[in-house]
Amino acid sequence: MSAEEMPKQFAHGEAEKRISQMWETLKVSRGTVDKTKKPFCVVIPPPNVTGILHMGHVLDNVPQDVMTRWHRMRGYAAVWIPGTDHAGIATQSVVKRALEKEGIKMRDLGRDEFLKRVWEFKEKHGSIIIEQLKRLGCSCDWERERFTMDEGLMKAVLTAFVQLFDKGLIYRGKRMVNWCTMCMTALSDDEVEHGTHGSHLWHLKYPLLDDQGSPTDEFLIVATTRPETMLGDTGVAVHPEDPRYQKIVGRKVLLPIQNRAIPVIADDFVDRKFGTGVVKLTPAHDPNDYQAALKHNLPLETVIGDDGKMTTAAGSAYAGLDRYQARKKVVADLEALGAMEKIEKHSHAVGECYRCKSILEPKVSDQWFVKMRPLAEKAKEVVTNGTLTIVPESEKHDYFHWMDTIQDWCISRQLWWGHRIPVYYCDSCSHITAKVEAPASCEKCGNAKLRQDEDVLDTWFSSQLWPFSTLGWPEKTEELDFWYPNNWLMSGRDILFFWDARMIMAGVELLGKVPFRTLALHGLVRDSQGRKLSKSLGNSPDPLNLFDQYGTDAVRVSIAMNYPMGRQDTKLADDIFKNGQSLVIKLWNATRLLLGNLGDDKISSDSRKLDLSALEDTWIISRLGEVIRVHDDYLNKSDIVHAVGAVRSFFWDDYCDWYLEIIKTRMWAGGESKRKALEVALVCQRTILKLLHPYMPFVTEELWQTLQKEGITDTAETGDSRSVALSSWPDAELYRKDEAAEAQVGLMASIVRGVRDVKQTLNISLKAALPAKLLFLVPQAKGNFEPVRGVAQTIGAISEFAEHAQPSTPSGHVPFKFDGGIGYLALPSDIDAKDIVSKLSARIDKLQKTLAGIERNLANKDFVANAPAALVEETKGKANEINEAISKLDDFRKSLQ
RNA sequence: GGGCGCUUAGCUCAGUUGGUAGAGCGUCAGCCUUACAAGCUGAAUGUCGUAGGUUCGAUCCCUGCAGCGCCCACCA
Repeated sequence: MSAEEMPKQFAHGEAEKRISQMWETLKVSRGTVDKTKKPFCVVIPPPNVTGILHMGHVLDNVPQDVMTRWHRMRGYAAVWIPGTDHAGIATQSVVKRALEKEGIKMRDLGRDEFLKRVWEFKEKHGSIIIEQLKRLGCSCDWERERFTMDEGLMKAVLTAFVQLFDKGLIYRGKRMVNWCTMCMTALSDDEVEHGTHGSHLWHLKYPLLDDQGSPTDEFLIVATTRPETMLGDTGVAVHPEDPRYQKIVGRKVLLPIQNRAIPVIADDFVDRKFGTGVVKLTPAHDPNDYQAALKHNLPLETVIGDDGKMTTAAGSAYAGLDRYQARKKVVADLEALGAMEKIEKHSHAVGECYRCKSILEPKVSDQWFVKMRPLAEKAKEVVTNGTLTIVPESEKHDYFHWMDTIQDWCISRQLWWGHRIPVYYCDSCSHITAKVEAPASCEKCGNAKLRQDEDVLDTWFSSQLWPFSTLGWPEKTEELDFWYPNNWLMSGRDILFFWDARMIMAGVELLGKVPFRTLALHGLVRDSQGRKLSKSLGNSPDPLNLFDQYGTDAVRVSIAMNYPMGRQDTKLADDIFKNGQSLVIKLWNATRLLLGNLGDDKISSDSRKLDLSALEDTWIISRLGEVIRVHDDYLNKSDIVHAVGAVRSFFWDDYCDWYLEIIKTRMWAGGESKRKALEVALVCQRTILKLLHPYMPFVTEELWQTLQKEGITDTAETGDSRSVALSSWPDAELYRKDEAAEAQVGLMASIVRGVRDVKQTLNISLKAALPAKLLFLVPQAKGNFEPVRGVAQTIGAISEFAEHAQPSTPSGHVPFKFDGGIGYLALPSDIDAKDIVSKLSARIDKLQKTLAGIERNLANKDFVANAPAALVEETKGKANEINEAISKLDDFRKSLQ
């Protein structure tokens, strides 16, 4: 092939589509149970079924695809299971809003009709995110796509509920829960976000009543952040040992506006130092007050309704008002009554809904709970004993803390979209049954009229089953047997508690085994100013636009190279994608160079039997083996940044900058030397494509196909060569490490850099071939030089090398330093070198600074006495070399003046 | 309020048995060298947040402090 035949650029737009289709035809990402292979299974964090691709998905899924492709190539029976989440609250409110735009109210439609509409919506939008994940190049097994509300998963969810119920781990209870007045449902504690709000502390005056129940001149002053709740006060509390108030415990105060007598009680939950030391008690609307009311038998007065509007119990003047309007009115009314002592500025944390961000209302209601303590103990144990590894390890701390302070999990939601709780009430005998299949009649009294619980389960209740429900649980499938536990799970640290921790609890409890061996957590991406990416800020780039602009490979590899692993978050600098883009281009062009020089040759190599008589071949093969080892070590630790970085720097620095440059003369010369060079180069090229394939699947596939068409093969390969995705992962053992070659090429590079530096400094063309002399200060350097003499001449454009054993600088030569000696480059006769004196001086100054540090160390008797002998020797050698370089440069400078 | 993490070049960040600091981007200079100017070849730039301690030697280990951030938390 000639260079002209290969396109100058990778046309990513067209190629990505074509390659995706090819993968589909070849069933590249199909995972099959194969007991002759080791299993590898990853499940996708299921995106919301109504979602569209955003950077968070890219961040989650790039490493998973890397891991899956890597294992697949390494010969594992790998599967990555995709799917979507019904996302109860989010989806229900999206559909609800869409209907409202049409003037339809959800409650008017009724449950069944509404659910029909949601399913329609799901059918219409559910495939969008899946198609987008395909564009990202995710090699999921699309034939195994699941949905948290499909038939099988529905059964898994109900089975899990019934099993936990039967074990006594699920119970129903009247509790104070977090209520979202917008979403109109209860939420779990984890679904509460705490936001600090600037507000006020209102000090209210409650007149003390005398024995006859008549107001006295005395007041109790209570401080509150929620004055509107005073309408529902049923008591006032002080600390039992507070000398200010001990006398009045047991008396009553008059609740203003409502004109109700309420008791003063004593309880040590009161903080004497906060406010006035008197707390108003609104048991229906505050968790503390609720507890106090239970203890002291105070009644509950519900003044705020489920919709956030005041109830009739709040009084006719307030009923129907929004809670914040009511707050203003209560404050105004209290001021009018003279019952407002003062108003202070005060900021405090307020619970907000993690979905709609509205301020939550505590509400007492009957809800279903999972008893978490026993589950948490087991979940801690599997991490403690190493059955499950958390990466980075620092996250373990948060995990244990969450497990230690865990409260029971409220799993019932007052929604329609979701898994309806499989609990049936018998109205005639009050018996409660939990069954996967709806029972025909009450198992206790035989009554056929059973009533199913109205609520649905928290979305996360179904998500927690994902690692095994997607494999067929509760059925005993061969998939479950083979691929459970999953190997690896990648998720954002923001869902550690929502999802990851609960999967661990569910897996351990229901299957007796951890859901995955390794849990890898990543930080979040932020914009260049450090702000969270969000639609409302408009700072969240649309990945699809990025794919169009840079190519999907460029985006993927840029993300991989900048991955926020083990960090809290990462700033998405505006230009990181150019980084990946240039890697794609470079990779393309390196292949183009080789193919352009191929001519009509059909190069077939065998990695087991390469002719490595040329030093540069030995060297690049040594480096190749090393980079495979290094890459795999990093990826085994889930360190994607260093893994891909190692390959990048091998490819760019070693392979392109040195190796390909060195073999150009051989390629141009033709003959046997050319063929051998191409054999080695193409082995490297194919291996690089493989190494980069998990990160840049499309361009590597395109180049792989191009090489295949040219008949370029490697008989050492064991995989399916129809696709790089199916090819065998390179075996580092085939590429022998050669320390000598690495030292020799290292010396060569050091000499060439020295020569180039001199030429640049003196404005001599880099191509100008000049003679040079070398003074070796270290014996090994002399030995290492001979094998690379020829290459150094070519690459450094040196007409000839001579050894220089004299201590003085030969006239008409410029000295330069290399590792292990001093070189002298002959100057062209026409050079006017006077203007480089200042540059030389700067260089000398710098060397002198370094030398000073080293010599200070050597002058220190303690250093010489205590430091390892080898280090001392090394330091002395270094000092000697630098000293020598300085004196030569200084001689030369003097000769110019 | 409790816990945890971060602070290294202009920017984003690497840097583990402690040995005198690196990458990418950006900047500057020179190159259209028959793969790539989205490239090549060089160069400049750091009291490694601050004050102490341990050590022959500290970006690294220990302590205090400051700034930033995250998680958890019912102080009305």
